[in-house]
Order: sequence, then structure tokens, then C-alpha cells
Amino acid sequence: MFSKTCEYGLRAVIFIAQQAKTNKKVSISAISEAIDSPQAFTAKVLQQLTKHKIVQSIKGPFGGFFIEEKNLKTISLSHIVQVLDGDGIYTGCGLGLQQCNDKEPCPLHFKFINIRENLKKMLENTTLLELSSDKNIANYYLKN
Amino acid sequence: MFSKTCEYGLRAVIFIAQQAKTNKKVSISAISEAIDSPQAFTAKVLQQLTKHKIVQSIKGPFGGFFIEEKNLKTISLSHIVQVLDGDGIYTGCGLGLQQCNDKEPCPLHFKFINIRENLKKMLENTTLLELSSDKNIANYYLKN
DNA sequence: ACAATAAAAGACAATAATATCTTTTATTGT
DNA sequence: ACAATAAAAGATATTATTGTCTTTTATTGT
Repeated sequence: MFSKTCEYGLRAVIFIAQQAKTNKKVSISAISEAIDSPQAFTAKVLQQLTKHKIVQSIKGPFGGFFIEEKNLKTISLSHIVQVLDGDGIYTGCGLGLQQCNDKEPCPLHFKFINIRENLKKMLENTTLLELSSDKNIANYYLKN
Repeated sequence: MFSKTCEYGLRAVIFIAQQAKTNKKVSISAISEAIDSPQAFTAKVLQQLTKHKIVQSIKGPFGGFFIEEKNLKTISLSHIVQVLDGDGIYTGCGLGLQQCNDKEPCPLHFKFINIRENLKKMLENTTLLELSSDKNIANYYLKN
């Protein structure tokens, strides 16, 4: 479904968001430990997300990554996926055709529209605010 | 969504199915031309599908690939995807966790269930019979 | 100023996916 | 038997993804 880059990115952002209430900054080593991901690779992913203002970072002692609490409700999973995997998941053809649209559809085009729309809505409607709730933290896992 | 292997495989099988009525065999060069795919690579994909009895093949002059007309209604897209991409698309975790289930779910687990189910049903319910109808052939494209 | 810390940036390495090329095997018609 | 055809099988090449390592830059406290 998503690339490894995107998987790590989503898990990392969710973890950072879950620490946002205390306005706590988290280091890359803490993140990769919490989500069980390769540290250096995850650092690269977070670089991209920092450039795109999804997360913020501060260098040096007591530095790390964080998300301002007021941004939690405006950042959706759709943003993150868009940055890391592009919009292929929304617009790409299921059979890999370059041009596939209502005028020139592949045999599965209209069958995929519904599924795509579901996925899109889910990603757009799921915000970091929801994912950082206490209930969420208590019931769901970011690693095995 | 799917790998290139699976995209080419699906398009190839649909094309072969569309020739099944006349019980016509189609060569790999005809297939790769019809679906605009790399010939040698597509041949490899068809080898896999032949081993799994999705399509049949005959070597030598007047040989080629074909699907028996009576099988068109029993072969679903789900079969093909399963063979070429495995069942990761159904069972895999959206966030990439090794273990992700109702007992130990990732934060998106229950949100994905619905989407997965939709996709699964679509792939299971779409048969080669449907995709090889005259209406289908007339209205949909397998290449640009 | 200096040492310590931590992210940013760049270079490099390993692996997997995609793609091509060559040889072998099976089938057909002459 | 032989040549031609076409898929199967194996080997190799290319590219993209994933992962690691080293150096640089920014920040903090002493």
C-alpha cells in the first residue's frame, strides 16, 4: 500500500504527535526506538517532513522533533502520504496506464473510483489530534 | 497499489481472456503489443500465471497463451493478484507492522478494514467473463 | 572560546524490483 | 530427420528503494 518511507513517516509523526501535549521534543533515537524503525533512514524521512512543515525540529542539546499542539487538528494523514508517496495513490491507474480517466478508462477504472474515494476520505478525515488522544495511545500500537 | 508485475499480469490476462471466445491463442509479442508492456518481462509474468493454471500455454508454431472459455467465470482478479503480489494487500498492515490484528492493532487498523474489504470484494467479484464481454472490449482500454 | 549534543546534509552500500538477453525445450509442417 | 516457431528457463543488467555511515551545521551549557 504505502512505501517503507511512508510507513515509517506515518508512525514517526503519530508518535511525535502523541508527545505534543506536553510540548515535549523527541530525539530521533527515541522515535526509532518507539516505532522500531532503522534510525538513520527514519531521520531522512523526518528531514522531508520537516522541510514540508509537517513537523518542526530544533538542533543541539535538548533539541529534537515536535509538533505544535495547535497544528494537530489541521494535519491529516493525507498530508503526510502526499509528501512522502505523492498522490499516485489517489490518481494512479490500478492497471498502471499512464492515461486513465473517465474518458479513456481501463477496465477497472470505475470499479476503483469507489475504493479510492474511501481511502482518500479516511486519510483526509484522520487527523493527528485524533491519533494523539489518550484513548488512542492506550489502545493502539506503533511497533510489535 | 499493485507491483508492475501484477499490473502487466492483469492486463495480459484480461487481453487473453478477451480472445478466448474464438479460442484463439495469442503470442507473447501480440500480448505485449496489445497492452504496451516490455515483452520479455511480460513473458516472465505469464510463466508464473501458467504455473498457477490461470492461463494455459502451448509451445511451437501456432502456439501461444489462452484461457479456456469455461474458466472465464471462475477466474477472478483476486486469483491473479494473489499469485503475483501475494495476499499482503489483504492482510498487510497499513503502517507496516509485522503483527497487526484486532487484538494488537495499529492506530489505523480498524480504519483500514473497511477499505480492504471493499477492495477484496471488488477483486473477488470481478471475473474474466465480465471483463471479456463485448461491451467491455468496446469501452475500455488496456494501453494508452 | 570550547566541548557536548542533536539534527541536516551528503556520500555510500545493500537489497529488491524491473527489464533484457541467451539458451533450452516442445511442437509443427516439410 | 530437419528447419522454423514459440514458450520455458536461466543468466545477466539496470534502476529504484531501502538502509547505513560520515561530515557539517546549529544550539546549549560551561
